[in-house]
Amino acid sequence: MSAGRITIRDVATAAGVSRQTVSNALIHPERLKGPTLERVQAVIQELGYRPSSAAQSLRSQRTGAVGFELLAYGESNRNEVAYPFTVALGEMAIGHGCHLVTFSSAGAQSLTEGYADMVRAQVVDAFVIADTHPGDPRPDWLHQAGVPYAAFGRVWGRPDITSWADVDGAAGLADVTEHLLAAGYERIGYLGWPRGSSVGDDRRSGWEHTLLAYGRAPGPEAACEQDLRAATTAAYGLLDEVGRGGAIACASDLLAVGVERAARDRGWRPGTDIGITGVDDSGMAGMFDLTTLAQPLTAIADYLLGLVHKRLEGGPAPESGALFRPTLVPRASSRPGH
Amino acid sequence: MSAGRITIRDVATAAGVSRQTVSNALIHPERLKGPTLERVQAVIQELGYRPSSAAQSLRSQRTGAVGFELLAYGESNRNEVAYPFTVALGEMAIGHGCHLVTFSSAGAQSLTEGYADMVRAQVVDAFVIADTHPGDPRPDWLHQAGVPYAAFGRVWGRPDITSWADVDGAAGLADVTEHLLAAGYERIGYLGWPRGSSVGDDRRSGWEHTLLAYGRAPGPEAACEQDLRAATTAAYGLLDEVGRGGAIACASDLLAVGVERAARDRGWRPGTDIGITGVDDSGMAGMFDLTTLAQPLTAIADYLLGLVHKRLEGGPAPESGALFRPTLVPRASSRPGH
DNA sequence: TGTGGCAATCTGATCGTTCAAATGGAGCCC
DNA sequence: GGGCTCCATTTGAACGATCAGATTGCCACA
Repeated sequence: MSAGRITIRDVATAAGVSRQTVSNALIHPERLKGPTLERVQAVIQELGYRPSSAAQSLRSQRTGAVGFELLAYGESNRNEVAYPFTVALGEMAIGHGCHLVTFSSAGAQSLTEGYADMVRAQVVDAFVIADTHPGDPRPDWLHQAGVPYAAFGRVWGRPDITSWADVDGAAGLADVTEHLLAAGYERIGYLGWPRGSSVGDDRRSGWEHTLLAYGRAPGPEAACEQDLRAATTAAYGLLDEVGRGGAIACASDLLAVGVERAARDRGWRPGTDIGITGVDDSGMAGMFDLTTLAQPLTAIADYLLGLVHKRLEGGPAPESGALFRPTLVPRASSRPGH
Repeated sequence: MSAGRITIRDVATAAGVSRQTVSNALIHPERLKGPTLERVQAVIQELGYRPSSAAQSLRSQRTGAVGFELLAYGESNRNEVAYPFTVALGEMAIGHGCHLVTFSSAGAQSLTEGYADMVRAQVVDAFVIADTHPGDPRPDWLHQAGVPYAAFGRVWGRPDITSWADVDGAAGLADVTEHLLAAGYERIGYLGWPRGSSVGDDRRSGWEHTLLAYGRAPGPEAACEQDLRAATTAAYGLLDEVGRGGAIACASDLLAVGVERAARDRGWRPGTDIGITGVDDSGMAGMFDLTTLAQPLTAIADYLLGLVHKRLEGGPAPESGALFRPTLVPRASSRPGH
């Protein structure tokens, strides 16, 4: 009837009941008698009524929104995971009845200023944070401020903080290594990052332990920065060591592209003459037809939103962080037949 | 004083003034007498008061949020632009005093259902949409529903809709072509997509017109899908035609990587023996050291948010869509000296 | 001393929803 | 039939902010 948006009053008037009855029809349908419920629901449907989330937020002191900081990396390998993860969060948010508010801290004075602002202005109830790293001030701050949050990536140096989920890189590289063994590649080398990076060391251990478990001496390995030129250079040496018929498992898709380049320079066909695998299932892996590991981003997003949801309900923190196993994406670069 | 959050009442009590005076201190400071203003501001500062955006939204019937749909591409070349654009929107949103609510329509019944939902639930005031394409139902729906919005990408087939900004691909490729001419490359070929794609045709025209303007016959050209293998194959033929000392401008970074591969197979060094350029400044371009065009994403995000802001204030639609010129990012692949 | 005018500040009402408590009516038993 | 319980539904109040209009205090001027 009224010119503006349809409110609960409009529905109540149209259905000949009170505001509260309409509210109950949506939240506590069991409180209404059959005929009344049906009538109210019909009017809601007909008018296309949706409760105003602004009014609900004011009343309940909950916004139903989760904040997520988008980091401006520039580095492609990070974008490749960050974007699909953001999409996954958006998709899973629907199932958790919340929205995703993305923001950027670029230009802020401190790394936590953006977070503090959104909490004080009551824009979000909780946060999901990504790319935690040793010395990251955000977990500490959020913890101290009593703001519920969950992290994609282990929270380093704080074993008491368990609201995180991460990819089980070791398990992933174990799968990759077994896959390469099963495919019949002779020697299986590894191209990783310099020691000391926790993510890198984790992945490397999956390769090493699997070879040992199969009674193989851990084959040749090399390390270089996340850079195409460096990877290509490092790959030349590794190719010599594993030889034709061998394989090289890499810590990332980018490194795998470097190996692919070096192999082609040498006239070796990926898959046939040399097995190559990467990690992340980034766009590059698809383009270059590289076997890789797909991160379980949807499952992680779902888990993290579930965590913050539970914390908002006053539930306890989980006993420990959660690891999710990536899934192998076999492509031509590890198919000896072809 | 109170246990929960700090409200305007707490500030008012602490400063010995009324709620309204506190409100005015923030919105209409000129209405307060000097000493009062200072006192109130000091208390606001001290208590860390921020108005509850939930309450403001309810009162003003404005949420101060802009919705942005994250499309789940899978295709890497799209992610490469989509993520930085999302980040740019988040960064610019601060300056426009609004938040960014990102969502996904995956799993929705219709493409506009997610939009309708957020409008009816009063979660956002307006939208920014990306990846408009001929036949896109979203502009029509938003237009009809009277929801303010602005599009990144031309709104095809609706010259009456002018709330859009796009990258001037023709101007960009004109810059690229001039750059290659100035660098002294002999023949300048073009590797693009099959005719009929509006974005592709636009880029191609920049190359063609520039060559004509410089009195050159438009050199050899080829077309292929956005696929590395196809690009590499197409590149072999083009390399023959432009010859050593020539250059190939590509419609995308991916195609440029294909050309780079073909050139290396042939033993030609990118930059020195053959000029190669791409478009988008994706992560790949950086990795492969390819000259490319950086999209003015920050400027576009700022412009689009400005547009929806104006529309919300009741301002008129712009006279026409806006084109933003990309900027050339010169790298080793177009540097004949090195 | 009284009054008009102006500037600075305060009070009442409202946005749309939901919780808690009140109301009304039907049914039952003594 | 009075009083009781029980259930479905309604009313009043509150969440926190802001607009419109009322009020106060101060000064000038008659």
